Amino acid sequence: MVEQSLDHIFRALADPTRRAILDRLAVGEATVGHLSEPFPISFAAVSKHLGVLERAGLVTREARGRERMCRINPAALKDAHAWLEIHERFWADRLDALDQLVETSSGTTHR
Amino acid sequence: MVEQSLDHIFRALADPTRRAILDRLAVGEATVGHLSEPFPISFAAVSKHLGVLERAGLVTREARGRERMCRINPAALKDAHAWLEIHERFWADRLDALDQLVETSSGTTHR
DNA sequence: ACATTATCCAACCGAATGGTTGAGTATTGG
DNA sequence: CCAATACTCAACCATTCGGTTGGATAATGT
Repeated sequence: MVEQSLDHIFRALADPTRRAILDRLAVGEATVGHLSEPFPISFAAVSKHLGVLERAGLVTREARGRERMCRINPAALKDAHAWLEIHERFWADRLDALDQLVETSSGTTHR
Repeated sequence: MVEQSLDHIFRALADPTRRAILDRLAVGEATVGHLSEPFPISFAAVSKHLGVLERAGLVTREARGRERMCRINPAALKDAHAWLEIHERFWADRLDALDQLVETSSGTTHR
């Protein structure tokens, strides 16, 4: 159930253009046209990216006249964050153990 | 530079099978064969997934005899976590501000 | 009214994904 | 040595992705 939404969120975050869009939106809301300006790709391509972000729940688009105002939805990001939180915490112990191991055996052979 | 690695990490995390593999590896290291057991897909498919995880730096495979031992590499996860950390924190303020705004203007028009 | 602006939609394209199957390469056990 | 085991690799397939272009569609400005 949350699983599938994680798919969409992580996939959405996997593209540099989309992350850049999020960066830009973090500064403040913007129209699709305004958003697409800095990118060397077509307007439609950016609109598609926004579609992906919207489907992932990371961004909302609200029609305002003939423009669409885009803004970030931090709630969705929390899902991804939560996943990483849990897993990183879980792995952290393992990592600490590993760090200590590496440190301890820094003078010895890796084997 | 880190940008591209984020691509790989997030993309790797975007697949439920791969996340399941990570879950399993979190419990402890395992061979490819052992890892592929619980999945209804072919052995080779799991091997491919491991390739993706390995390329993302999330997993390491070490040849041990005719077996390949897979283990998790929490360091790579930190990159993704760091990105989310920064962005979520950044957005959180905005979200808080938004919440307050919503709360404050709950009686007034949205405009 | 009408041209302009802002955006989406649909069709298309090449490349990458996630999957399969079958052959190929080591390592192991008898 | 030989068969079985543990994988990887290569070829293939359907689907999806990121991109383009060329209209629709709808609100705006004059």
